[in-house]
Amino acid sequence: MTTLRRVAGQPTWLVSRTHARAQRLLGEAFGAEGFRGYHFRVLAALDEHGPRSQADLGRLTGIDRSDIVATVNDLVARGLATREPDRTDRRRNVVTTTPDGVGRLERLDAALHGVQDDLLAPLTPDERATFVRLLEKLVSDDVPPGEGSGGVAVR
Amino acid sequence: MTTLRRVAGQPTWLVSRTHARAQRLLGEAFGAEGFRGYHFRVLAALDEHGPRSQADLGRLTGIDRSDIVATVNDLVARGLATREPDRTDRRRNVVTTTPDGVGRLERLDAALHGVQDDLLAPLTPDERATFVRLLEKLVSDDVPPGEGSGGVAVR
DNA sequence: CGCATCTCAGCGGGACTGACATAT
DNA sequence: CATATGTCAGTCTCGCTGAGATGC
Repeated sequence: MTTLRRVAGQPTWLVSRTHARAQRLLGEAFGAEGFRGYHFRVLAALDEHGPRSQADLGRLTGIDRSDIVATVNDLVARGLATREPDRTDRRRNVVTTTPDGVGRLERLDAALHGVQDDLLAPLTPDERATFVRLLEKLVSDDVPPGEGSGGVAVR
Repeated sequence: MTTLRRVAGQPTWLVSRTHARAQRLLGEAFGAEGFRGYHFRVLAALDEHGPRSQADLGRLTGIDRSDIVATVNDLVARGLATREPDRTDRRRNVVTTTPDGVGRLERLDAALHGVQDDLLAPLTPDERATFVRLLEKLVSDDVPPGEGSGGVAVR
């Protein structure tokens, strides 16, 4: 689509465009039900790791603490999660999924799989696997802004 | 960094994180001089294709027409480009780079190359080439929202 | 004390929409 | 007439900053 040699071969640009495409597809799949990536990520984290504090959810999902607040607000408002004070550490809120939340996650999960297929449609199965592997290599190296090289390791 | 199996293997998620990382690096490299990706893309398009209408620039860069307006405003305000009415088609503005614009592009280009190296640092040279190839395959399939499957082909 | 957690307000980049005036 | 262009105003997701209140 683009013939900008100065730009076309640049990973930053290509990643941006791919990201935009993924977002468009996700928007179509999730947006219809009024959900965003943040909702999915938090629900997925709760599903995998069980009830967690908001700070933990931030670390697990890569979402900033301040954005977790709004996301959990949404989930609670829709009856997909509950937020309760932690008795053992009164700074914390423990977030838990409701059965509705689990059900919704499964539906979003299915929608997401459709999006993946659309996104990776131009690639062969082998290429898809390679693509994911390379991305994982890039991302695993990613250190969240605040945490220097201390290695907080997400527990 | 993340152990969300439901999320970690998902290309959409991985692309998002990679994009965020690229944006952070780009922000450090460009932001210091007060530039954004849009500025670079438009300057690069002008450098490669010569003076163009704003609509052409939008097609060449993948930037929406309405955002081209603001971007060109910035470039003109900084003396990096000029905007003149097209005599042969009075709907159009012809955007041209100034010598300053060319110089600035070269500096941004150098900064960008540094960013690429940082971004792809975890990959071997072979992997980098593969990564770029796969991304290009994904992106070349990308059809801008408005244009259906008509194949407008950017001329 | 230092540190972690939660919350709120706000910012910025990038992509996009809808509408409008104008010109082809 | 339909279409293309430029412009303006506004929305949305995502990532992030800064500050404050509370609790460890």
